[in-house]
Amino acid sequence: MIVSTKGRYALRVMVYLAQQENEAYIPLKEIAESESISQKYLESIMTVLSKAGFVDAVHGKGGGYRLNRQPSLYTVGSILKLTEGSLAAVSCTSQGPSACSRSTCCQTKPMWDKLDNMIDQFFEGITLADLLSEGHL
Amino acid sequence: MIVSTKGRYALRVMVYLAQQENEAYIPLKEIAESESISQKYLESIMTVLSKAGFVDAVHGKGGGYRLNRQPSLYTVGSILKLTEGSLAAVSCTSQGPSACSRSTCCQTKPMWDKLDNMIDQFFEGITLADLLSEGHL
DNA sequence: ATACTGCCTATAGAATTACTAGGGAAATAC
DNA sequence: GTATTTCCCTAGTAATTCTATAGGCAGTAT
Repeated sequence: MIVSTKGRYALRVMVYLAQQENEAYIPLKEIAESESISQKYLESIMTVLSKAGFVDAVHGKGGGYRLNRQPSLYTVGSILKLTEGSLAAVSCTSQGPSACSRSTCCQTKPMWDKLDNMIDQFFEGITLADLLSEGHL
Repeated sequence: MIVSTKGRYALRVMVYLAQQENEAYIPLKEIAESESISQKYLESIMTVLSKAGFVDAVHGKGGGYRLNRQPSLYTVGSILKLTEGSLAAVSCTSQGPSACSRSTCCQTKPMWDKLDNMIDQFFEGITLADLLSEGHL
């Protein structure tokens, strides 16, 4: 599993917000119920999206969340990287102190690198606007 | 992480076996030491490869494992699917009783399906022979 | 003041991962 | 036949990650 519920929920929420016609703020409770996601769990996800500046958040009555850009300006990759932390398909491609000691001689490493690139390009090539339109694939 | 150590180890072992020039059987101990893999852990992996008919196994002195086909006849996909069980990037694409109840209306589902297909084609398009040659990418 | 909303920290059950332990069974060498 | 070498099988387990849950604090509108 390369994308956990956290990233998948985040994506669904962003699509939900992108579908709102006016610029009203949508309370978390409404999103959670519409998307059948645990309210408390969703809180932690929305906080991440908010702190990263992906959505605007307003406290108090009449408050909630809304997008602050056009749907076409959010790539799926940016949302998933934010909520998942990383989209690496295998740990082999990580660098730094935790890097695999065999990376320089491993005959499978180039394949993992290529896979990572392919997945990254896939997600960066899709925006929320693409997900909204019916036949985007 | 879409591929765990189990699948990655299996792949490295198969590459190691593919590099053997004669048709001798290679004992598990040698493979484990050469590839720096825990002997006991590797046992469980080799048993899977053996039971699936990917390698021939012989008991006793002079025994061990060896491939029973040409490297070009093993796709990376077949090895990973065997040892990992599945290469699904997300749980959304699974069918049957555990299927997601929103799959028919979910706006992100087509994307996950496309991703699964892309990953499958990627792995099915690479064989052990490709991994052996230097500039295979 | 009250009701409503997001924000923050901490905790916890379930599942998965990555091994580890200990024997048993087959093949070979002597 | 006995010892040695090797693969095969069943359990268990520590660590990590996933998927939430609990409870209070802080900001906003009426």
